[in-house]
Amino acid sequence: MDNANFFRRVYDIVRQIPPGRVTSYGAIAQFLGSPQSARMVGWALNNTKTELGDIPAHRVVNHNGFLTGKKAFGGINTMQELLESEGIEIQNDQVIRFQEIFWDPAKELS
DNA sequence: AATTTGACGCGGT
DNA sequence: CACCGCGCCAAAT
Repeated sequence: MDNANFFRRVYDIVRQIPPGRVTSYGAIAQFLGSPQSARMVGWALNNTKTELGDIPAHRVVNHNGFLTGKKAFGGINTMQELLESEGIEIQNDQVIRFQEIFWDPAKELS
C-alpha cells in the first residue's frame, strides 16, 4: 500500500475480504480515514470491474446489508448468486446475518 | 467549464 | 417512522 491512492487502497482492502464474509462501504471509508467518503468507495468498486482484478466487490454492501450495487454487476442476480455460492444467505436483496458475517477492515486488518 | 449524480452514511426534522 | 439535507470526491453529461 505504498500508493496512497484512495481507489487503489479500496481495491487492496476488498481483495482481502475473506470468503463468506461481507463488509460495508462505510467501514472501508472509515478505515481509509474518511468515514464520510463512502460514496467514493462505491465509485471505486464500480471501477473494479474495469480494473480487471480479482476484486470481490460483491462482498461489499451498504450499511444495511442490502445489495444496492447488484445492477452494476451486469445481471441483476449476479451479485446475489456470487454471495450465495460463498455461503452467504440473501433474501430480498439483503444479506442475512449481516452483522454476524460482517468483516471490519479496521478490526481485522489493524 | 459548470452542474448533476452516484454501489453511502448519519443526523436532524 | 418517513422524509430531507449535508458531507465527500470523482466521473459523466
